[in-house]
This record gives sequence, structure tokens and C-alpha cells, in this order.
Amino acid sequence: MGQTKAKANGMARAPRRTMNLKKLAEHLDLSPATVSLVINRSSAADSIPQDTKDRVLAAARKFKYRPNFFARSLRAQRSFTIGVIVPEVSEGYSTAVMSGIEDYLLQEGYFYLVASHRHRADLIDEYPRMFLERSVDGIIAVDTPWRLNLAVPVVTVSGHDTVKGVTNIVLNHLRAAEVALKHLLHLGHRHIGFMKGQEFSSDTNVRWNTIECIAKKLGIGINPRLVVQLEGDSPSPQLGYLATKKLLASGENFSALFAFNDISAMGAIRALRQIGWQVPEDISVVGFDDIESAAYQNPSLTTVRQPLREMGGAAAEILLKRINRPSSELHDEHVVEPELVVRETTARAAGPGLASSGSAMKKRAGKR
Amino acid sequence: MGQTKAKANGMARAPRRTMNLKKLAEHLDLSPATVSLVINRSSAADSIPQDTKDRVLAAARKFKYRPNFFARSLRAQRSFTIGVIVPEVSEGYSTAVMSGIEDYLLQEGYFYLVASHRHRADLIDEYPRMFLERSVDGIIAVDTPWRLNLAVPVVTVSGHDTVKGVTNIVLNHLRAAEVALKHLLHLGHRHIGFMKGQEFSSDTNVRWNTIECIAKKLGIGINPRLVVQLEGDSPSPQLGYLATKKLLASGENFSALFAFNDISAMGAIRALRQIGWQVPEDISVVGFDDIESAAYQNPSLTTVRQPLREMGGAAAEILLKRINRPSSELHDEHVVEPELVVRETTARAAGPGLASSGSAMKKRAGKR
DNA sequence: TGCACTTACTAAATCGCTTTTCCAGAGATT
DNA sequence: AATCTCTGGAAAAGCGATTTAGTAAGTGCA
Repeated sequence: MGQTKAKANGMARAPRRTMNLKKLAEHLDLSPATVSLVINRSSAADSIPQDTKDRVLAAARKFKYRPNFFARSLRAQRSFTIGVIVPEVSEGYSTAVMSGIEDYLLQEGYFYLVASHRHRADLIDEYPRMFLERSVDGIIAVDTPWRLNLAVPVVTVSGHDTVKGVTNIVLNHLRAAEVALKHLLHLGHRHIGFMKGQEFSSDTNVRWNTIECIAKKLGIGINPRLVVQLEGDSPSPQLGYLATKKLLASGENFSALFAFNDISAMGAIRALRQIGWQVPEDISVVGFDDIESAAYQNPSLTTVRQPLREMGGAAAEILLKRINRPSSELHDEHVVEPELVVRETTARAAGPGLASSGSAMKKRAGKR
Repeated sequence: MGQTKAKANGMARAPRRTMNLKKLAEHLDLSPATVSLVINRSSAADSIPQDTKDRVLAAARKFKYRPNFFARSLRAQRSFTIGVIVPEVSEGYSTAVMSGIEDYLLQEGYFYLVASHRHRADLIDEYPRMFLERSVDGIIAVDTPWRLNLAVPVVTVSGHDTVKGVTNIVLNHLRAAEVALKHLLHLGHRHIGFMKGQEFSSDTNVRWNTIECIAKKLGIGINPRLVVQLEGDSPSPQLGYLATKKLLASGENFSALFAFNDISAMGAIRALRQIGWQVPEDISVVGFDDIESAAYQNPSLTTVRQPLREMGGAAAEILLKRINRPSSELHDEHVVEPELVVRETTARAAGPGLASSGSAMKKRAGKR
């Protein structure tokens, strides 16, 4: 029964007709050792005459010989595989980063495993361990809090915890806050609503701190009643919608809204429209990230672009460097620059004195 | 030099302090065989007394023993790893499917590798082979043409090629066309523009054929001048935008547009607005897929929902079934049902003589 | 007492590859 | 002739598990 089960479980696969080193060596009338040395172009094969080498290579090609991946990995203690952990695969931020990761990795002969934790603390802990069991050569954690000190190199994208041996790819948040707020300021906005990210989001605190800092520097007062926080761990705009409702319920006056990210900006716009405010005529909205669908919105979203693909690419590059040259000194931060992408959700603020109430009328009627 | 290089290349890793079977057995004063049998709960361990088993299990837990993945895979000839090939990881359709795949796979103890081919024919060919070299136990191809006959089980999502041994997860396209067209018909639309997918998209032909078929059945005439095809392989709405421009240039009259997918619908809406047509007041638009961001559009998109996550889940489930029970009879199609999601981009066609608002006067004056 | 079963394990063969060590013969040198 | 140095390649030791085929000791029973 045990046997039967094992068999049914797939042990019966593999017609075992695949070419392997031993068979190839036999066919060539050489030892496996020699064939291996030649195929791997090892310097130990220097003394082997060229025509023997050619024979070996030709036979390998002819029989489409591919070294068995597991045997090789078992021996070499490395897998040419990276583990990538993200909050959610079906969401724009992570996938943009993954796309950059993939480009670099595949080109270097690596593959990657993906796991999404959906903000469950147990999974955030478990998946990296499972990656380790699979002997990944390194791990990239995207927008995921990271405390572990593992035996393999780790790079985070938008991680802000300083863990020994972990490199964080981070945005220049100061600059990000600066371009966004200056943009709004130049458009004449003085009363700005802010959305903070969820507690668990790794960028939340840094982002908010830099916003406060830059706002002060630019002389923009932050009205605490115009600051709301996203709540819940769904990746949907609903969160931004609800937060904006709260903002509106405060009764405070504001002509611009700086959302935590593009997704929440979409929800915000929906809430705004629902009470009759036009974007950008009545209120300007700035998003963050510039995920793919930001440009597809109607109106298209003005947003602070994070170079997500490049961040993924940089993460992969730095990770491989650390894997292949463990000795090289490591920097624990790699900073990338944001870029303000001005699209259609921001416009000049209405002139002073025109504020008031009445569902759609409560805002400035005229504008520039 | 060769040595030095190998070393720098990472061979120097692995503090070799990890627990392995031999060490564990030594510590327990048992043979590796016994320990292995106990840990794998093999039926061959039936004769081993419970307290020995307990000792083994306790020690394994204590030392956090994890069998080496490569050694195990090498021996068992299977990797508990699936290869997933998609056109593009940073795009809503594929990622929704992947999300469903991941859910099922991880829960069953499998991991998956991802590769995106970006419609390059050479990669569509190469990646599956690379997966095979890595000894994946099976492959899922998402929205990717599939001709190969490989040694491992393959399941496609939205593949329509009949290859022996390959199961296709497909939408009930007839039903999809029917719900969409009936919806438009009931809203009073008679003149409908259509967008066909790109040549390479695996759904293009089936979808179009069923639309023609259902249109005929419903008595909807298809004006060839109101049919355009998407061109280009970018995953952006720009394609839909350009196609719609063409449609508009035809000078034909139409009050509804059935886009190939949600992304192209977004581009279409932009093109429509640009010439002053309001959606849905002046023209109704129906998308396809119901990708995550469809609901976030303003106005939110009416669309034919494909249950993408479920399709991914079904693909994973069927694949694992075939991997684990190679003998079980296989169906070469698994059909899932679409669902019309009515949101804000469709509305009643303007009644006769009621044509329209603002700059949008250039459309149908009379109708029905 | 002798024989067959259990019980409780172990030895050893793989899986397929890499890599170090070793070796035999040919030619060169002393 | 004896020694040394290349050449060209083979042997063998792992890597870390799984699994089959035993085996030694103890039990039950006639």
C-alpha cells in the first residue's frame, strides 16, 4: 500500500530515457569526469587535446545533454534561484517591481520563486524559511517588513528596517515630498489633505515624516484634521475612498489631496466625485508610485513616480553581486530618485475668498 | 585562477553548519535510514516503537532539521515546482491568474517559477525548455500559444490549441458574447463597434467567431467598417486608443463599443472623450476580463468578467492532479463561465431625436 | 528444542554531477 | 640508464537524501 501510494504519487514518472553524464561518457568511451571537465570548460581540462574536447561537445549537442539541475545544485550548494516575497502578486506596485527583477535575473541565468503574504504576519515569517529550505541563493522582499537575519543575502525594495547584511532599495523620500508639495504650492494650494499609509506598509512612516519636514520647510501648515490614515489590508481603492469620506466629514476646507499611493488616490477621486467635486477643477489630487494604471485613469493621475522597474532591477543586480562576491563591501541603502509626473488631476487652486458650501458649490467657483 | 574564480563565485558560502540527516542520526545514535523512515512517516516504519519515533521527531524539531531540497528532489525525481509562463508579469490579466495559481500551489506545498515572454517567439520556445531543465513537475501557460508536446503535464489558461496531453482552461465564450450583446441590445444599441484582439492573443479568434455567431443569432448586424483590430504588443491602453481613433475616422455611426479587453477599453474611452463624447451618455463601452483596475476607472467599467483567479486555481488543481495521478483520464478542456458586470460605462442608447449634449452632437441623431 | 514470526533496526545502493587526487606512458634531460 | 616532466585521462570521494533488502534478537507455539 505504501508502495502503491508512492507510485501513484508520481514516482512512476520519468521514462528514465534522458541522457545523463554517465551514458554520455560511456558512449564517448571516456570517463564521466573527463566529460564533465570539458563541458564545464574547467581549467583542469587544459591538458585535454582539442579534438577530444570537440568530440565531447559535439556529442553533448547531439544528444541534447543537459546536466541534471538537482545533482548539480546539490553538489555546488547553489541553486541559481532567488526567492521574491511580495504582499500581493495581483497588484500594480509589486508586479512592476517584479518585472524589473525578472528582467535582470533571467538574463543572468537565474530564476525566481514568488510568494505573496497578503500581510499575514505568519506568512511573512514562514515564506522566507520555505525559500531557505529550497536553497534559494538570495531573497528579495518587496514592500514587506523585514527583521530576519538569514544565512543568505537579502535585498529589500522599500524596506526601512536596518538589519545587518540587508540592503534596502529606497526612494529619496525627501525629494518626493518636495516635488509633490512644491507642485501643489505653485498651483496655489494652501489647504492640503493628507493620507497616511497603513501601519504595516513599510513606507508609511518615512513618507509621512518627510512630508511633515518638507511642509514645514515650505511653510505649508498641516492641519491635523486634514490627515487621515488608510485602514485595512485590501489592495483596493476602497480604502482611499473611505479615508476620503472621513476627510470630507471633518468639514475642513481643502483644495488638494496628497494620497498615499495611486490606488488610494483612485478611491479618493471616487469619493470626491460622489459629492459632486470635480477633479481637478474643484480639487487637485496627487498620487504616489505611478503604477501602470495611473496613466489610464480618467482623468489621468498626477503622481510621484517611483521607478519601480528600475528598483526591481537594482535589487536583483545588488543581490547577485552579493551572492557572487560575498566579500565585496555592502552598502545598506541604495537610493533612487522620484519624478513628478504631472497629468490631469492637478490644476491651479481657485482664488481666495471664494470658498463656501453647498454640495457642489462649496468650493471655489472660478478658477484662475 | 580557476579555483580562485570558483571561490569568488560563491563556492565559499555555506558555513556547513546546517543540520543534516547524517548528523541527526549520529546524535540520536540511529542510522540515517531509520531517521528518514520515521520523518517521512513511511509505512516501512510501522515496526518502530512509538517512543523511538517520538525521540526522532523531537530531535528533528529541536534542531530544526529540514531535508535538503536538492538531495530529496534528486532522489525522488520531482521538484514540487511548477513553471508558469505569461506574456507579462506587470499586467492585470496574468497577475490575476497567477494569484489564483499561487493560492492553490502554495497550499499544496508547491512553489512556482515565473517567466514572461513579452510575445517574443524565441522566448515562448525557450522558457519552457529552461523550465524543463530545472525539472519542473509541470507547466502552466497563461494566454500564450502552445504547440509543444513536453514530457511533463501542461495546462494552459485561455489556450485554444489542441495539443495531445494539454488541458486548456477556457471561458465559455459563447455565453460571454451573449451576455454582452444582449446587454447592449436591451439598452437599445443597434450600431455597435467592435475591437478584435491582436493576432497573437490566444483568445482573439474564438472570441471574434463567437461574437459573430451570437450577433447573427440576436439579429445584430455587424458593420465591417465598425470592426477594428488591436495592433502592437504593448500591454498599454494606447492600442485601444489608436484602434478607436480608427473607428471614429470611419465616419460610421455607432452608439456602443465592445472592446477586446479592459485595457483597450480604457484607451477607447480616452479617445472617445478626446473628441467630446461622454461615456456612457453618448456612447456605451463594454470591456472584457474585469481586471482589478476595471472597477477603479472613472466611470467604472462595465465588463464581461472572466473569473481569472478561479481559472488560475483550476489550472493549478488540474495540473497537480495530472502530476500526481498520471493515469487519471484527462479532459482537454475545462470551461468556466463568464459574468456580466454592469458598472458605469453602459447606459441606454439615446432615444430618437434626443441626440445630445455639448460638443457631442456629431453622433446619431435618430435611433431605434 | 526447533522453527517461524515479529520487532527494531541497519547496510548499501542509488540519484547525477563535480572536483581533487592519482597514475600510466611518452618524451626530454642528465 | 635513470630521473623528470608533461599529457591525457581515470578513480573515487563526496553532496544529502530515499528505499530495498537484510539481519540479529526476541516470542510464540508445537
